[in-house]
Amino acid sequence: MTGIDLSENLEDYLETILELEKTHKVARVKDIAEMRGVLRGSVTGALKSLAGKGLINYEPYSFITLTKKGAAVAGEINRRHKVIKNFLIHVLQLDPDRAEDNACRMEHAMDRAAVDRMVAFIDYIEFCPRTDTNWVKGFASHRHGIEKKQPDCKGCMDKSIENQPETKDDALVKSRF
Amino acid sequence: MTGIDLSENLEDYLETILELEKTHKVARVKDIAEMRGVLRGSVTGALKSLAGKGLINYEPYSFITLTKKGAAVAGEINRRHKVIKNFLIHVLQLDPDRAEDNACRMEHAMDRAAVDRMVAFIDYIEFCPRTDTNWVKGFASHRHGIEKKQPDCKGCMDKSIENQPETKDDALVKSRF
DNA sequence: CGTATTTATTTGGCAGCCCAAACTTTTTTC
DNA sequence: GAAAAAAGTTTGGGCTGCCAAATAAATACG
Repeated sequence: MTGIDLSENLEDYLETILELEKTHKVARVKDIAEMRGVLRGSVTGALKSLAGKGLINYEPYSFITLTKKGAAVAGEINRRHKVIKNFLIHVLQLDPDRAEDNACRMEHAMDRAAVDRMVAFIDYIEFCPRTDTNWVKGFASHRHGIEKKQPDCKGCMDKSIENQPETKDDALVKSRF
Repeated sequence: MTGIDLSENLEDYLETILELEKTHKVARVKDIAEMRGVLRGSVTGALKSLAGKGLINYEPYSFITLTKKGAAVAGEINRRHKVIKNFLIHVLQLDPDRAEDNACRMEHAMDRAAVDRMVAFIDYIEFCPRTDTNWVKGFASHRHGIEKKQPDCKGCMDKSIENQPETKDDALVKSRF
């Protein structure tokens, strides 16, 4: 991804450290262990490995922080996570908890090109007047088996065309998601 | 997934065996090893594990086939794979090779609900007249940075409405993807 | 300050998966 | 049908990642 190849595990550790840095300035073994659901002893090994790769600043018994390199990698992983979760929630309309679960695993499986396509796809949905709020709501209805046969597609589209703003401004776009 | 919890690895072995069964009636250690890019010795261990879980028929030096249970599990995994790949190719418009790569990894990361949503989403795109071929092509253009500002959205949509068939028949739907 | 508590590390053991190489069984081929 | 080739298995070793328990360091507090 960023020239460094990390196991899923180490990617998760790095992401956890990033989160802890955000909320606590610094990461501690105890907190990492709790967040990852492992014992402290398991964390120490992972830290040594990450330190060996130059991704974290770590000395025994010290606080843990990301190196510049580590922050770059963690940021990339975190970006994937956020994009995927956003996609699952707003495009596939999964509930947030399930989206989070899936994103946690998918972030290790998808490469940059695939994640970038998710970004582009969301961007296109926001950009194209065809895929406006009516359409988004339509997916929810469709999923629920409502209106198996769309009674008035033309009317639905006509209405969207009428209401179509000259240019979609950001506020509108944001309100859709 | 199907009550059995398999490592990603064993899922992959099972999927490989399913493929070999399709093309060769039967799976052999050598072919499994080649397809998975491992040595033959590594395959034997995996086979013992799968046999222990009742997923394959296996005796030392014998041909390998899926049990009924194994076929069910492999089929489920394979379904995930196909759905995801299809989604990546037709919705996100990734090139087939990259789609295959990503699907191979994503199939272990996504749960049934998420995969089902991909199916529903494709179904909705096929169902809703807004998201017709013009729209699909529009994503390609949008990605390529062409028409950063859509010159005539209304005209584009109007044309789609005019050409909208009374009911999309299956042939039409299939031709879109 | 010094002990008690918390936090972190080390050690040994286990499981999953891999390879390399030796060995065994099966299949070919002459 | 026996020797050669191919296919499959076994053994030993390595790596990652986990736990449990023992140990060490750091922090808190009376």
